[in-house]
Amino acid sequence: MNAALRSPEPPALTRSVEDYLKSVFHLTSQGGFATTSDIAAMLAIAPPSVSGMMKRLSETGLIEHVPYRGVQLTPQGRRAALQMIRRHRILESYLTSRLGFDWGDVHVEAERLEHAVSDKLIERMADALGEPRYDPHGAPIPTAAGEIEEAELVTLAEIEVGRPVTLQEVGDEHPERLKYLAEQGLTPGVRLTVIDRQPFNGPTIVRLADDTTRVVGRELALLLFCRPRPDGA
Amino acid sequence: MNAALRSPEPPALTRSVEDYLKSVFHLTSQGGFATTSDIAAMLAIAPPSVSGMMKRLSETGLIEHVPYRGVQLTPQGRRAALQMIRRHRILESYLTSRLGFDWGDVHVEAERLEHAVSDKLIERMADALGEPRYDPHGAPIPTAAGEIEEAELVTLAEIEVGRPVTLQEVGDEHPERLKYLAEQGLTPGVRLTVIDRQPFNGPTIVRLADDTTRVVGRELALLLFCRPRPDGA
DNA sequence: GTTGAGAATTAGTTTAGCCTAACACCCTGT
DNA sequence: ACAGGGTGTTAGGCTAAACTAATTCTCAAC
Repeated sequence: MNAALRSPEPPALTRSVEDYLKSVFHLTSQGGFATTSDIAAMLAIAPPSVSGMMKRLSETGLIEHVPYRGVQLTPQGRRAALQMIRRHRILESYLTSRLGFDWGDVHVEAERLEHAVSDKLIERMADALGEPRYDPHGAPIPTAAGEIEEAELVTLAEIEVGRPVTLQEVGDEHPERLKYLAEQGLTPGVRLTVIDRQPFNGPTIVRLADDTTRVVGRELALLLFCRPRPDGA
Repeated sequence: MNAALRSPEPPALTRSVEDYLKSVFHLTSQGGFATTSDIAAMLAIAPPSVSGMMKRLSETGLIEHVPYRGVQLTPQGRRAALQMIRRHRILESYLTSRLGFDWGDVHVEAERLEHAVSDKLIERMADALGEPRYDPHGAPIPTAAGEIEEAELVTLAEIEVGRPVTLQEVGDEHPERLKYLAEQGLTPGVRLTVIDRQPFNGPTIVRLADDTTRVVGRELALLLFCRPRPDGA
């Protein structure tokens, strides 16, 4: 592996740099800047540590840092972040479908493995799974070339009453909450119809395909990303 | 709270501690002490770094350090080392048989993954493979309980003169050394015979199947893990 | 019984990545 | 237009794990 001199080989990012880049990616997915304190909260470290790292990363060209404003990924940083996200989501898919892991537990395992696997291993796993496009939580998997589908999803909390939707993605990584949602039958791919919502940020009531109903509190409803379906479906 | 005070929880070994323990295990598999400079050579670090780590590890009870003599694993250290070796060999087996990895290069991949996988994942893999007892190189896999069959691989530096062996594993991931060894024809699977060894930690001289010879310095010989073959082979 | 080569250790430095405490900046409310 | 609160950054310190240079130990040869 030492043709490193001709092709500008990525100088092997450290584990924590990889984590910072992933955080910035997630925090800027809606556009705008990622703030120091949001990154700190997401990584569970102190804000000054983030400031220091931001300085280093902007010197190495992975992020653009506007002091007192926040940061964004450069194209190079975005490429690295997407690679980590591909690794993470392929790992989650593989662990779930080939090694019987529960969808609530895979996140933690993938979080450690994503820093240790080679690209070769990830591609072998992706191949064994038939190049999956979505992970077990319904999140899109970036391609090896670094392209990711732009989801236009709406949280269940925002769907109008009466609208049929497909639950596309569950935006959470806490095992307990995921376990609960799975018990309720609220997993990616499920079709449901919003039949009521109570006022003052109250729960949303949905009907599943089997005509049973579920009451979903706002906190959870905000994590259920849906694609609306035409009425007649 | 603070049940941690009564039951001495394994305080999560660092990656490099895990590597040190593995080295000591391999270097003492024939009995006796592992020396500072052999550990340093095997891990490709400077001897003073080893001295420092030996001090720390003996304070935490993982090794027994006799200054100026060498080190041995305590029962606790041996347990940790065997756990790493189980991880390593299960990973090698799984990558080879389930993901089409080549016999010769699973080692490098496993070397990184062994520090990141959970016990749960290893047991799932072992289960999927039907609890294998030997890895793809023929080395015995310790049980989850930490028992290992006494038929360990031996480094080329320890093989007696005259003994024919099969080179099973190259215990290194430094590209320069691997490249050199490959140029010399010293890759996993090769059969060779030890025809001489020079004194004072001098080089080992081996004959290959094509009757050419190679002179292997001690530093490299410590990385070449061999299985002895009966004389008549 | 001394001595010197080679191995091991101590001493001091470096880098990455985190921390807390103190200070600087920005912006909104009055 | 400026005062304060909250967010961001700077300053300084700590630990793990590596390094080099200097020192100490061991043991075998004379």
